[in-house]
Amino acid sequence: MSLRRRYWLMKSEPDAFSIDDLQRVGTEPWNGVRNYQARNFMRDQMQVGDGVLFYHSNCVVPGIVGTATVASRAYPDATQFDPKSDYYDPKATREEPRWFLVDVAFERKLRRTIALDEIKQHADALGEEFALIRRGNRLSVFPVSATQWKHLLALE
DNA sequence: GCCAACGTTGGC
DNA sequence: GCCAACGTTGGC
Repeated sequence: MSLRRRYWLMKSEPDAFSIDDLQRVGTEPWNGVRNYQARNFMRDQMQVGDGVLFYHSNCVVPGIVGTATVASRAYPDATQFDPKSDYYDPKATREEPRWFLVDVAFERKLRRTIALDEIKQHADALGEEFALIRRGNRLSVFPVSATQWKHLLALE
């Protein structure tokens, strides 16, 4: 049984769900992801205990604001079945769910935000292919290497 | 609020 | 299976 920890970055708009919200609730089902690539990472690759960089997007200072851990294996995102939800998907059925999520558990808030601005200045060390700083990237869930993880948190 | 980038949808 | 139209993301 391999328990080697993997690392991820997960984006959230703080107006919708912030690191403070996660701290308050402790654990949260990461619902609303409606992108196949992001879904596949959660469904096929995430393991309990994996590390998560919590990123605030679409806000005044976008950047990494905390860390979390993956707290469950993937299971169907209940909001896809709920006609009243913004995330309702009429093509999904309980027999054949289309969207999956994992639970995410609060670990800690960073002492300060590691801003996107600053992260960009470390493109050389992080690798130009790092999804966060690749131009036009919109993925909200993607893998981070152990080296990138260390490098990013060392900026704190 | 603008708009570039890009994923998805659906007509053909 | 192409691709134009459309919707969304997210930095600025």
